[in-house]
Amino acid sequence: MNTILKNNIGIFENLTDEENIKLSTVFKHQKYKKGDFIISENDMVQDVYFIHLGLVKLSHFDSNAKEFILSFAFENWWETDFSAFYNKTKATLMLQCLEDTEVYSLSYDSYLSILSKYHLANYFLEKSIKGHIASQKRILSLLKSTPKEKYEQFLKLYPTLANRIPKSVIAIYLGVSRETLSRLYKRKNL
Amino acid sequence: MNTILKNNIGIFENLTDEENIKLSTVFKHQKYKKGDFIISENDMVQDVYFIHLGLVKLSHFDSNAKEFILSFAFENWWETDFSAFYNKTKATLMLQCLEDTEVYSLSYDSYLSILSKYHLANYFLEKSIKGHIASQKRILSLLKSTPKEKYEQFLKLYPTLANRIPKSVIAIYLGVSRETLSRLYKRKNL
DNA sequence: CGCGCGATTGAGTAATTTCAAATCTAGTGG
DNA sequence: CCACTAGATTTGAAATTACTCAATCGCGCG
Repeated sequence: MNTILKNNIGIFENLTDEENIKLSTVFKHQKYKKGDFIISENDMVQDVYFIHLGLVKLSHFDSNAKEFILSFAFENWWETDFSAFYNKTKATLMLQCLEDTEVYSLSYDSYLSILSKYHLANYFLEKSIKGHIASQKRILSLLKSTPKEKYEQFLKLYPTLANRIPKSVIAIYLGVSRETLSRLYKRKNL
Repeated sequence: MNTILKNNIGIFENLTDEENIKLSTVFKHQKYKKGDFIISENDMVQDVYFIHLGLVKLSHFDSNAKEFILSFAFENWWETDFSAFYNKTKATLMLQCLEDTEVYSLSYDSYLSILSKYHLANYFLEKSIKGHIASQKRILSLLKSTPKEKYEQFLKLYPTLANRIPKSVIAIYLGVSRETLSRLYKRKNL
């Protein structure tokens, strides 16, 4: 596990053995099957998840059980219902596995504690800013682009995901009906 | 100026006089008139801006000069074209004043330097996470809501902005034509 | 009073959605 | 190896919704 952290979180590179042991007790390794929910609606969200292996979607369901996907997260991403996690409120988002998935989870208190102990604020700040920039790109795409353009931008941004995610699920992410997405293939060559 | 920083950035509370003086030289106070561009397209974005007074919009223009608004920023917000700022690329977003506006600007190097010297990573991390959560809410709103709901959510989120921003500009932010926004009033009572 | 900007209204159009049904595909068991 | 099934994708047709374009209205300000 520490290898993983060292590889992905540079700041963990130079740790004493003792520190290493402490860290391993803080991260909880968990395995989920395809389809499993890591976070369900109305859960108390205790943890933030580092996706080690697999693929998950973060989505919201409206009162008619219609789904909206906020993001996909896969290897080496951090994901959770951040609003619920930080504000200690009930989850309004669900985190569900699109593939068998392994995560390292970190409780809120542990997050705060390693944040200060290992000076990770800069690491998380960088992640957060990149996330912010990505969110802005997505907002712009939602505002600006036609369904066809949205799909092309998705392929460009996540070339490896196209094969791992059913088209109907991609359609939900794009905010387009699966029929419309399907018809794009015919009209022009995608 | 330091009063402003102390009030808005808690971490600046206990500074020596010497530190205070250093800080004042780092922040550059600038005034803009309504309509002025703080950032224009293709600018090199050297600075991040702390909005002290006023109101700005961050927007993108497509090849047909059609505008899309990513966010509004007003008192006590930090704003810039973050992608251009961090990656040292040319601006694809424009930052324009909707009112006479006063800002304190901070260069990239100064940002890095005060970040480490005053341990502001936690401060900016918190800001960034809040921004991330806000972006997710906006994405969900764009995906999920009808124009009417989008407008209602906007009013709820920014009750004070409704009077400060022309409806046609709000319409752009919502991703709806101004005619559609206008027709909402007739149909049902808002 | 008249100018100019923002807001509204109307009519026609374009695009996507919805609903229903047909087709395709991968995996399973006989 | 084939038939079957469940899930995913595609197709068609009708309905909805917001858009565009054009014209009008309303109001504050010089």
